[in-house]
Amino acid sequence: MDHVDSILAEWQAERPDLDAMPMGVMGRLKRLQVHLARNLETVFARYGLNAASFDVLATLRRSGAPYALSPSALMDRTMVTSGTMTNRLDRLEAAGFIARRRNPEDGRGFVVALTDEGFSLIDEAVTAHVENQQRLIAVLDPAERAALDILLARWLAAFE
Amino acid sequence: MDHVDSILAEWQAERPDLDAMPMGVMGRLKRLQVHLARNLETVFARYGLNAASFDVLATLRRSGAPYALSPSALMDRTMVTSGTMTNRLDRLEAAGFIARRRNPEDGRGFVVALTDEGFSLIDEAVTAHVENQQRLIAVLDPAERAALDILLARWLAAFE
DNA sequence: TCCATTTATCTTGACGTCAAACTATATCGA
DNA sequence: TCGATATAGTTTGACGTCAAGATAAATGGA
Repeated sequence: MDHVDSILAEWQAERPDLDAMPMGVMGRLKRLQVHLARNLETVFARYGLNAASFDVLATLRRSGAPYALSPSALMDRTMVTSGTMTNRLDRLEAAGFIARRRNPEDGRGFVVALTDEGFSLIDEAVTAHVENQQRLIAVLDPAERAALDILLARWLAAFE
Repeated sequence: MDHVDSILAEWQAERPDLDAMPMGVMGRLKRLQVHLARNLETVFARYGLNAASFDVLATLRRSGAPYALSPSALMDRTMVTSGTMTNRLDRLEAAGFIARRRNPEDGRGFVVALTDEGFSLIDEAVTAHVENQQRLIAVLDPAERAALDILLARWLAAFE
């Protein structure tokens, strides 16, 4: 009887006409995501980052040399709007982790690149981040992790 | 090869020392949650609500008659801080969906109750919400839903 | 060539959230 | 009884996010 079970029991008592199954799955998904996000943030904070800034730096890092993408490409890869990306880039640029240059091939656009400092930072941070993720997922055994990954992938495929 | 697989392939190329498994599971969980949240918001919006206000009204509704809880009790049940709850209650009160009364048994506290209008609204909204959830989870068959629910519950138990 | 349309990005305004500080009231122990 | 401490909520300030609108440059067709 966890917290979500309590919620379902309350609905069952008050609104027995509702099918509680989807509420259970989505409620657990949501709460789990909140817990995970809060735990991940503690590692980001050790590097002066948060989930938003880590997301951008990691996207640039894994894109490979020369560690540079347009704001549009970053938006596509991170599920945020243009205004959100502008704000993220403003802060990362002020912190010295990225540089914006005009795109010589398209006067409307920019190229966002990791600075040397940004590269070093994200390379360290991602190592600590993955260790943290391993710690957080350790409560599931390998078979459970694999089964969960497959189910999430199947559901996610409906959206992407 | 979905979006998360592409991310893992990039990391494998750039940082083969990192174990990508936790990144895959958590990446899928995060992206799925974003997609689900955005889809759920569209139904909330039909009732003049968002996830935050729906959350509060639904918590009061399922608590049963007299559909009233203290701000502290609402905070415990919704995973938000006191400042966030104050803000949510301010807006819901201004909209006429809840009423704040002083708690006669504790001069520090309040009792937050659904108004008649708030009750009618959330009772309608939750019906539409569950239908929407059923639509969103329909891509998984019953066995998959059950398996996913068990895995999420196991993982969630590590935090709660 | 030129204008209409599209695309890339930034700006603006409204919210939601949190952490930390603050106010008021309750409780506990000497 | 009283002062120290705990608890209930609110306020404040800083961010992050989005939708919608604005700006500037590219593109496509007459």
